[in-house]
This record gives sequence, structure tokens and C-alpha cells, in this order.
Amino acid sequence: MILKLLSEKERMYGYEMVQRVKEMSHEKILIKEGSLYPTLHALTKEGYLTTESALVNNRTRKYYSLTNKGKGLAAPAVDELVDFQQTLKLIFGSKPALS
Amino acid sequence: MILKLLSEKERMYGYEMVQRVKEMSHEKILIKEGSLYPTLHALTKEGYLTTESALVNNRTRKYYSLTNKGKGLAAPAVDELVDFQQTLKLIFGSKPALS
DNA sequence: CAATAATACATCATAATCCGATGTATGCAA
DNA sequence: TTGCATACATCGGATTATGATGTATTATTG
Repeated sequence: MILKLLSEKERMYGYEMVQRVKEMSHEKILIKEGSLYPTLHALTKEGYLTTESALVNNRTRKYYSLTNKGKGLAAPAVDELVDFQQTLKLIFGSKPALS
Repeated sequence: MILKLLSEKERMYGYEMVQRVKEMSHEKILIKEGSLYPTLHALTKEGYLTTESALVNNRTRKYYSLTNKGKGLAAPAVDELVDFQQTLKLIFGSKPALS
């Protein structure tokens, strides 16, 4: 999801990602800090993301962007999830439950 | 998925479930024995499934069925997955990639 | 006819992943 | 001044998936 978000918006910070996913998913997917920040750090360490820090309203913000390598990771990863969603639909395709 | 399968067919055995999911998912989801059997045993132990063994073609088969308790688990669990699939679609909804 | 694939069960150790709890700090609203 | 939102971060525990491994029979195919 991080890769998906950053494919659609060049520069985002962690907290913003949490809000964006919450909004896009109609409050259904709530990314926790305990999941987000370690993942962001790992992706950065592996060279998929770059960061720049900023101070906004006297609060620290750390912006993340995809590197070229990151774009290379994002494209197939997003495709895979699109595919997975469609596969899930094959099995849990929403036929409304008849009483 | 086990619960989904058994909601649609009263009695199934492990190997059959693997084949059915493989088929329904167009070969995309391949449940491994290392995932399936421990799960089946756990669900049985917790009273969600009952088993009956049979010998077919000189090979052992263990059929599983939902108990009433299992049906109570299956209904909301399946709903949850249907819901999840739709949520995933909100985020990874397949807009075909423009070149 | 011998080797391989398919059918059918099972377990275990390793790896991956998620998240609750916890901590720090500022700004804003009640 | 209490609490909520913003904003970062870490760590340990719990859950889950699966590759590897094992047993055994039947069917296929070169």
C-alpha cells in the first residue's frame, strides 16, 4: 500500500499515509504505527525510498519518495495486488446473501 | 476459505479443498499442506468442524463438515472476507494501466 | 517395467508480519 | 488543564504461512 500511495503522489509522510488509507478504505483499513514505521525504514534501508525531513508547525515531518529502484518495485507489486483483489473476488465475489 | 468452501458443500476432504481453491482461483491460490492440515485440525479441536474418515480406492480420506458452531463462525467470517475484497478494490481497483 | 506424477494424509522448524504497548513532543480546543 | 490530533519511533509477543520432510497407494508414461 505504501508503494501504491507513493506511485500516486510523489511525496508523502507517514501520518499522511495512515490518513489516506483510512480515507480510501472508508475507515476499514487502519495502518498502525507499529506496522508503518518499521516498513518505511526497511524500504528506505533497501534503497526503495528516499527521505527528506521538514519542520511544519513546529512538528517534525519525514517525507518519503520512491527512488527509481522503488518505482521498479512498485509497479509489479501493485499489479500483484490488483491481481490478488480480482482473485479474491473469484472466491468471495459478492453475491448478496438471499435471506 | 475452508469455511467458505464448507458453506457451499457439506462434506469435503483436505485434498479436495486444495483442488477446489486452485480451480476457483484459476491456479492463483495454491493452499499448501503445511497451512491446510494444521488449520483443519485447529478448527476441529475448537469444535467448528467434525470429521469422518473413509477409505476410497485404498487411500485414506478425512471428510470435514461444519458443526452448528462452525456455521456460526463461517457466516460472519465469509462476510468479513467479502467486505475485505471490496475494500481492497477501493484501493487497488483495477483501472487498466495506460501505456 | 521403472520412474514419475497424482492422490492423501501429517508434522515441525523457520520466517515473515502485524500490532499493542510504550515513549517523546507539540498544537489546539473545550 | 485535560484531552485529542498531529507526528515520529521501537520492541516484544502473537499469529500465520510454508518449505522440507515423511508415509503410503494408485495411475501414467516413456
